[in-house]
Amino acid sequence: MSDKALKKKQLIIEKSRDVFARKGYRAVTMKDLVEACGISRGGLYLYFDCVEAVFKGVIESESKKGDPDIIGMMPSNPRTIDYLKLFFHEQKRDILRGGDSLLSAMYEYSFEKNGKESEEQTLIASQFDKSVSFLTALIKKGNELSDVNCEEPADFAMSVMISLEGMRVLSRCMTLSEQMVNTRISALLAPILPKQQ
Amino acid sequence: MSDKALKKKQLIIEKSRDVFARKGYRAVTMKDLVEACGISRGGLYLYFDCVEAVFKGVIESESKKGDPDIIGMMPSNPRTIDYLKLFFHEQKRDILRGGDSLLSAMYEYSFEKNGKESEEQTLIASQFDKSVSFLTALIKKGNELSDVNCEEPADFAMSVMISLEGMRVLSRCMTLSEQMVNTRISALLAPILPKQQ
Amino acid sequence: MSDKALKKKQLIIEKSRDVFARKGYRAVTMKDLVEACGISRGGLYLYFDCVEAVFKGVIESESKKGDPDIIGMMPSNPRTIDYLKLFFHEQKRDILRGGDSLLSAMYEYSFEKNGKESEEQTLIASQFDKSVSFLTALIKKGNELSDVNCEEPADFAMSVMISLEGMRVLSRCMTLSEQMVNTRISALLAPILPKQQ
Amino acid sequence: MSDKALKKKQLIIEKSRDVFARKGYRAVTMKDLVEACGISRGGLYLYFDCVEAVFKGVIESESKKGDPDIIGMMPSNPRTIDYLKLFFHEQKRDILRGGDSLLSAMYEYSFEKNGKESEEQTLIASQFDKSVSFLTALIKKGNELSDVNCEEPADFAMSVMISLEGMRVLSRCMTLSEQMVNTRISALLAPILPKQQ
DNA sequence: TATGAATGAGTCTTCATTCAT
DNA sequence: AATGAATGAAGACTCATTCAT
Repeated sequence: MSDKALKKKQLIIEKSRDVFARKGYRAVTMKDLVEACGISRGGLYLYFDCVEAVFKGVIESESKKGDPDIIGMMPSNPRTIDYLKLFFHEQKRDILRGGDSLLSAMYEYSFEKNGKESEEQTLIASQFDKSVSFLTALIKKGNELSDVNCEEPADFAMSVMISLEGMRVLSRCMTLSEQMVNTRISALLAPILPKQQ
Repeated sequence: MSDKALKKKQLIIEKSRDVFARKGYRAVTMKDLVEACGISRGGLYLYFDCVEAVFKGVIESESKKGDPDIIGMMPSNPRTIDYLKLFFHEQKRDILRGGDSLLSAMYEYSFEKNGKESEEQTLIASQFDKSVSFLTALIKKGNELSDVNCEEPADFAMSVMISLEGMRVLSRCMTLSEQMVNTRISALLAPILPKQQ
Repeated sequence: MSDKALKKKQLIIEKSRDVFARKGYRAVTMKDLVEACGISRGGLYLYFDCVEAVFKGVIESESKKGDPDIIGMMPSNPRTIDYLKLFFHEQKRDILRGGDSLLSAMYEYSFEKNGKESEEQTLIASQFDKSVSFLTALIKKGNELSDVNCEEPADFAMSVMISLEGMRVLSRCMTLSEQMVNTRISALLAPILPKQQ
Repeated sequence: MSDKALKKKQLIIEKSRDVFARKGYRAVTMKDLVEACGISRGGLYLYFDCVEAVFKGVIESESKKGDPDIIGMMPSNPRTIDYLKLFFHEQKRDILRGGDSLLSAMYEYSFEKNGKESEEQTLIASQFDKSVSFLTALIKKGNELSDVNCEEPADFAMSVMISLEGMRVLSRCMTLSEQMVNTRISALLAPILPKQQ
């Protein structure tokens, strides 16, 4: 695919992203995408076969965009505890992001895929697993450096991510106050932080 | 509405429930419902205006069915801790229920409704709030009876329900082992249970 | 299927027949059929899944209609030679029928099906084989009754039907004069007819 | 048109020929041709306005190619009977050619054109007439040389070509054995060949 | 009440044709 | 000359909803 075509594809993905964020997955039609992108019906088909293909493109693009945020920033700072804060800060931002997020669409898509007994992991599952792994690794490192103190890192990470996922998904169905999210996150972190200061 | 009509409505609701459990909300068509109910297209319209109306009926019926289980049983038993166990047992069952549950459909529906800025609470929100209130009340009672020891019942209940909701929704996108759910629930309850060993 | 539905199906088939006779097979769209039948798009789909299904219906109906003509008339007359004349008369009518015939459509359809290596015989092939068998049987009977004299009935029938098929298909691409067809048919029959009278 | 352009046109025609032989006429799209030719969409339009134009080009090229075979060879040989054999040999080859032939496409095209009452002769008709004329001339010559003996050359040629056309078109809808075609052709020729035993 | 045939609007998808580069 | 991205019209198909019976 030519360079120009790649740019066009990227443009479609960016414009479509907002449509999925606004309408979820199932409710989105080719017409919605075509209108959001300002191209013709046939034009969209030059780059994507169907709504699902566009959605996959959006997700892939999103994950490329999202990944570097934390991992990229890590080497510059020596204390694990700061990575942890960064990680939770990102999680909080994601939870409170509201209508701008792809989460609803991802859940709709995952619900649908989970129904059909396919081998593949759902989007939600793979993202969840990735986060658990990352957090586990972070805590193990923190243990080594005595930044944190956690006896069962994998277990702890899982329990934390479950809570965060609960807030994330609830925030798409009701209003969660920033205050409440702050309180929750503090409570989650407390057990492994060094007592006092 | 005549008695016969009510029965018919109930029949439609029961048959339709399975369709929503299987296909979610958005994917369900009038045809699906008509076929599942074994009645005519016109017949369905006599009782419900659209798919959404049937779904609302299903949800309402479900909540009537679900509510009494625990609350109805409470008066007969003196120890709060047993209610708690019952409550968590139900939650666990719900989390592990898999494809038979309406959860996916309820989320799809709530996502959709949350998008449009309507005044009404989403299904998920109202169910969540109800559970938090119930659990809060239970713990307060437990405090009084010294069955449990919890300084911030509302706060604690919220935090517990968030975790449970996380597991509930994740279980529709990936496989959660019963073992893991047991461990999680025990960990959630531990802080307020009387120390024993 | 109810009686009424069968009638409707028959109506669609009759109206559609003319469309196929006029436009052939490949050029016919659902829209053409819908307009010819005076029903709605959706209405047609209640009875037929696609253009091909309608066409198959037309062909089936046609063959039911066509079959009795000759065979039904046979018992009433003792002399084979008259059946032969009747058979050839029908063939001639079919050849000269012009634009009212389904032949073009059947060829288009058979060309298409013959391309894909399917097990099934093409329409044209099965009709051809049927005619050859029928004519063979007729001539054998005629031999018995000494109405005609033909040493190789199967061979002869095949050769006759090939000629008739040639005329049939050519008549859809050019004008064949009735006179010419008469001459041809007489020439085909001559070898087996009793000399003179 | 420049020499280079002519070559390009010829290339398109050659590549497209196979597409028409494989898919017939109506089923062929510009995309098919573009892909078969390995040129751009726009490129094809520089030389041909539409699919029909390419098809006409293919047919014209084909007839130029086919014509010389027999006629060109004739002067070098004194005995008519050998030309006849050559002619029938070619016919037989054409009948048995199967999927490589343009016949289906030509019939589809002729059916379509015959439908619209245009003045022009259909492809099939003009090819048929040409063959009849040629065979008639051949037989007349044969009569003169006493190579064959045929009282009504035009009539005879017509009847022979009708049979051949019947076999040709049937062979696109069913399998004709080479044996059968041989037998048929011998039977057709027999009446005018010098008795020999 | 109950039926299910019928409608037509809406979506998906393909394709001939154009046009800026 | 040549490219191939882009267009939009046209066809296939589905579905919520209505209505005569």
